[in-house]
Amino acid sequence: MTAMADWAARLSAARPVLDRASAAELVADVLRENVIDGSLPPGTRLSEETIGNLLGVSRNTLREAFRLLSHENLLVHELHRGVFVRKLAAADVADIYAMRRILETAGVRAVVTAPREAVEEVGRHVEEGRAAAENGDWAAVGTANMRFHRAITALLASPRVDETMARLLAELRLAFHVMGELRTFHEPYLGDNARIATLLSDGDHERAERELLAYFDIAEAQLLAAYAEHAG
Amino acid sequence: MTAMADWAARLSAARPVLDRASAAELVADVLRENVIDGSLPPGTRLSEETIGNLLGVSRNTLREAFRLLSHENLLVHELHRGVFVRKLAAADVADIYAMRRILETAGVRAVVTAPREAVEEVGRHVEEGRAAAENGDWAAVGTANMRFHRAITALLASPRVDETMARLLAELRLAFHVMGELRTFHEPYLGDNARIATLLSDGDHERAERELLAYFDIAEAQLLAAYAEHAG
DNA sequence: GCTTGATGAATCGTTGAACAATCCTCTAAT
DNA sequence: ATTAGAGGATTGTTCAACGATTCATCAAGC
Repeated sequence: MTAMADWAARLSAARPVLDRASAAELVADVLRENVIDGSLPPGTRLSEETIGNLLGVSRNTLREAFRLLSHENLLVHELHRGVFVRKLAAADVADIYAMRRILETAGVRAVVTAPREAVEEVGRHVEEGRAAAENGDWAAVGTANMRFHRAITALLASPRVDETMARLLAELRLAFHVMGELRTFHEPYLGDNARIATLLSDGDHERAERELLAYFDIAEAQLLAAYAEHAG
Repeated sequence: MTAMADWAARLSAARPVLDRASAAELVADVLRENVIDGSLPPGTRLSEETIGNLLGVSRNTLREAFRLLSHENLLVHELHRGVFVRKLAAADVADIYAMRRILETAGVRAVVTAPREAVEEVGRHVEEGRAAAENGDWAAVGTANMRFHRAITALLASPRVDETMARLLAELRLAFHVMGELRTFHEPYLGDNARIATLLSDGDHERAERELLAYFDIAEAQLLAAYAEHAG
């Protein structure tokens, strides 16, 4: 019986990979990639005909892909005007950080009930970031940092929180484009993350929360400063 | 200058009303209504042809509406099988309450920084619920209760939290259908809500938080019990 | 010179039809 | 009773078309 439940669970975990076949979702994957890495800068208009021809899909499927990404807040759909790559305002950045404060502090406090592997996962992404930094791959440091913070909210073991967090961070990537030097934005936080991870594995969630909140203040201020400079 | 900014802000706030015209969104509104009020019970399959003919829209626009509602978690889309009204599992109910605990306790704690009107808004929905109860309109008591809890998270003044909360509660309505008597589910909480509102307007967020958490435990247990009975 | 109004091109919104791919049901055979 | 297969129904996707809306251009009027 347990053996059966074993592979049954493994198979059902692999199911999403099989289902993953809709053309619209594949198109959305491609577009998401290009939006996140900056190939399609914020404000770019995505013409249905142009993109459709480029990717070889019909307008209908493309529109479904647009809807997908609109609900991930990566694109905005304006009636009769088309879809555009989302342009994050300073207020959006502040709002994203407000929500991160809520979710991530809740995550930190949940460390007392979280399974050991979940706590270790946090530390793993610290290592990942450090390794990327040694290679000078600052984009990879950025994604490691995202994974680090997602691992923190994963301590809550809530699928809905996980999904919300994933969307928040994907959105936030749109804001990173205003930061010229990725290194100056990501490097300082490597030490912070390591400290937070240590505090978490020690179960000292109070100090971890304080450190985390301090990080939010600094990172948010840094982003908003870049915004003020860039946008005027 | 201030006068200008005044109506400028008011106009830009009215903009979404003008945009609201897409056929797909209108169809989504109709379907959402019917899903939430139980006309389309969980598990119902929504045939593209049937619904399309019924509402007089083409399959393509209908599919766009389906996508919209799928991303609100009200419908589930199974590849090559169609869309169904979401069937909430017990785990979903628990997860929704987990997230509500996080967001609403954060909302309660934000009472110290929230504007006075926002706090008053909470009490207003208590009154709304009490009035509906006197009329014996228990469905209205339910919606007043939802508004009450949305007003609590609105204390955070975060658009993203507001939207997340709205979606969470819409989802939760899917679970209410398993409760036979609406009255036995909604009536006991009228007093709780009134007490919490009073504590909030007094600024006593610590006790308000405790009361709120107690409410969550009871309401969640009540729902899950109904689930265990109903689904077996 | 600036605003107002009209014209036309480009694009989106929506429809309808068509075909392939997939799922479901029903029947038949072992 | 279980399995295998055939047929029908439904979805996935594309294509073409037309009305509706936006945008840019340009002329007219103050």
